[in-house]
Amino acid sequence: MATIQEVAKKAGVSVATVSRVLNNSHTVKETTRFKVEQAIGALNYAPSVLGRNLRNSESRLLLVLIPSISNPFYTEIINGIEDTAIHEGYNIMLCETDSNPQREAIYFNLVRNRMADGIILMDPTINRNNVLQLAETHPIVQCSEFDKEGHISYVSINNELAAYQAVKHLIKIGKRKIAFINSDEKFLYARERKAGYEKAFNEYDMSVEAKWMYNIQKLNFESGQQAMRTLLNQADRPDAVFAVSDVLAIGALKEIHASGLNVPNDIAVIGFDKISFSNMTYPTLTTVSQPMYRMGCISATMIIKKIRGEKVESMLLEHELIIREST
Amino acid sequence: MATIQEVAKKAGVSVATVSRVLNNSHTVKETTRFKVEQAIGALNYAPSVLGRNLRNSESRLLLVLIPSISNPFYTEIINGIEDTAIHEGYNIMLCETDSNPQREAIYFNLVRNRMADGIILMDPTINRNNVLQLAETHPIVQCSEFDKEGHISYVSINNELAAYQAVKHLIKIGKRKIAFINSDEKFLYARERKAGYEKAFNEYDMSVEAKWMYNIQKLNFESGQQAMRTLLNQADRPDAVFAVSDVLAIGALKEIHASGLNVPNDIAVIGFDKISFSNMTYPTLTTVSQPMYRMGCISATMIIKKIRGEKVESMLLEHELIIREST
DNA sequence: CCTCTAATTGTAATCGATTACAATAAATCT
DNA sequence: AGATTTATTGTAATCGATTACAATTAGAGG
Repeated sequence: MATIQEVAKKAGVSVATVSRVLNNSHTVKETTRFKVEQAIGALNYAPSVLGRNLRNSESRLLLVLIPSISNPFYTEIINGIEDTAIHEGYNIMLCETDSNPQREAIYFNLVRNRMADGIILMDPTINRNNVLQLAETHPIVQCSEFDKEGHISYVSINNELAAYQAVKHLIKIGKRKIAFINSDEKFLYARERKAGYEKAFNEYDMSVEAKWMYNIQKLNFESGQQAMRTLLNQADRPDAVFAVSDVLAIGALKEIHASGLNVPNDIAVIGFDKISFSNMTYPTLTTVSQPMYRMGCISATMIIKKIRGEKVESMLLEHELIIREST
Repeated sequence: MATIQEVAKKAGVSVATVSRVLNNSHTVKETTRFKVEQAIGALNYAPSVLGRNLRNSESRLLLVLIPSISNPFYTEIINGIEDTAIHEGYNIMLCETDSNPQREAIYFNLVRNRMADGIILMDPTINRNNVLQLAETHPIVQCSEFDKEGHISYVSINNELAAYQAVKHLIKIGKRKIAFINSDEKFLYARERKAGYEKAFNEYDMSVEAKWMYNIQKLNFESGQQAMRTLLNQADRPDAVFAVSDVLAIGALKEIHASGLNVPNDIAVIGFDKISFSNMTYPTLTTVSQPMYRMGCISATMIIKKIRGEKVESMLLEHELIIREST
C-alpha cells in the first residue's frame, strides 16, 4: 500500500500538503489540491488510520459490551448506537462478554491500550470494582443496566414503575396468583422489577408468596420453560406469570401450552422488552416496551461527549405497556 | 496515561528494555525484569496498541460484516468467530451493513486504512465488483454466502442438497402441493435452494408451479406472514411450505394458525437454520441445521491464515435435517 | 589481572500520519 | 518598483511503540 510519502513525491509536494488535502484544509491552492488528488487516485492511496490515530491519540472506536448477542433485546439498542456513532465519525466494536471475567479483562484492556476511546457497558455482571476503577480514568457510560451507587452516567428506564404497571395490569384483569420469573438478583433490573412486583401486591393487599417466585440462571427459552414447569408442578398453581424478559415469557408460554392449559384464561403471561418474536407467539405476548433504539442513540451520544470531555447527565426514558393476547 | 518512556525512566532502564519485558523477550536479566515490572505496576501502565500497531503495521482487528444482527442465524457464527479470534490474539469488529452501500464503503475503508487486518464477509448483497477488487489487495473470506465465480475463499454448506432433502422429506410424508418461500434470488443460497427444490420436484415427476413460489424482500417475521397470507388466498392452497429461513417459516406458521388451519395436517412447514426460536414455536419447527459455530471458527481461522500470508482452501460443511412437529 | 566470549542493555531509526513554525510565493499598497 | 501583507507550501518534531545494531557488563579461562 502506498504511504503519504509516496503520494507527496508523486505529486511533487511535501507530505504536509498531502495531509492538508486529506483533511481538506482550506489553505491549499486549487491547482495543488488537484495534483495531489491525481496522485492519490493514481496510487490508490488510502491514509493509514494507524499513523493518524497515534498522532491524534484517539482510535475513534467505541467499545460496546453486551452479555450476549443472542438476546434480541440488544439488537435495537445496537442499531441506535451504530447509527449515531457512524454519524459522528466513530465505529463500534461489539463485544460479547458472556459474563466471562477473562473476556472482561481483554475488552477493558482495549480501552487502557487506547485501541478504543470509550465503553458503552450493557453487561451488569461485570466486576463492579473494575468498572468503577476504569471509569476513574476512561470514558464509560452504562446502558440499560447501571450502578445506582456509582457515579457513572447511564441511560435506562424506570424498571420498578414498569414492573408495577405490568403486575397491576394482571391484577386488573382479575388475576391474583401472579407468579414472577426473575433473573438473578445481582442485576439491578431484577431487583427493581421485583420491587415493582411487590409494590403492586402491597397496594392490593395481596401477600407476596415465595412459592411463586422463581429466579433463573441463564436468560434463554429453556430457563423460561424450566421455571414454568416448576411453577406448574405446585399444588396451588398460579393464574398469571410476569417474566422479566420476553425470552423467558416465551419459554413459559411454550410450557403452559405443553401442559394443556390455556393462555390467558388459565394463566395470563406478560413479558418484558417487546422483542420482535413476541408478536409471533401463540398467543401474542403482552409485554413492556423499552425505547431501545433511542437508548442506543443516547448512550452513543453520551459516550462521545464524554470522550470530548463534556459533561453528560444520566437519563431515564419512558416505557410502555403493550397489551396483546396473552393477558 | 503513562508511556513506555516514563516506565523506562522510573525503572532506570531504556525503553528498549521495557519493550523487551513487555514482549517477554528472554534476553532480559531477572532482576531488571523485576524492576521494570515494579515500575509498570506503580505507574499503572498499559502499552498503547496504537504505537505498537503502527510499528508492526497490523491492527489485530478482524472485520465481520453481517447484513443484520437481528437475524439469530448469525449469532452462533459470531460466537465461533469471536472464540477463535480471541484465542489467536485478534479482536473482532462486528458491523451491520444493513445492505447499505454507504456503510459498505465505510467498512471496506477500515481495511484499506489498516484499521482492520481482514474481513469475514457474510453479506452477499454487497457490490460484487467492490468485493472482488478489495480481495485483490486485502484478506477476505466469505462465510455462508459466497461468490461461486470469484476466487475468494469461503466456508459454507451445500444449499442445493439441503433444500432437496428438505423438500423430499415433505414429499415422503405425503405432501404434493409444496409452496416455497424464498429470499431474493440475488442471493446464492436462494438460487441454490431453489435448485434443490426443483430437483426434488423433478425426481417425483411433480411440476413446479409459479403460483406456489413467493420471493420476500426483507428477511423478517412479517415477510413470512405476508408470504403465507398470499399463498393461502389462492384457490388451490398448498399443503406444505418450505421456507429458506426459520424466521420466515415462523411467520408462516403464525399466519397459518391465524387462518384456523392445522400444522402439520393441513399444511406442513419446514424452515432453515435451526435458530433457537424454532424450538419454541407451536408446533415446533422442522428445519435444516447448519454447523454455525464451526462455520464461524473456520472462517476466523481462514482469515487469520490469509493475513499471515498462508494459503487456505474453501470448505463445504455438513448440514442436518431436524424433523420436529411441524412436518 | 587480563582476554575473550556471552549475556544484557542502550541508542537511534522506524512505522505513517499531523501540525507548529519557518520559508517562500503571490497579491496589494505606496 | 519596492515594501508590506497575505496566501501557500515546506521542514522537522511528534505521537508510542519495536528492533537492528552498537555498546556495555558479566563470566569463564588462563
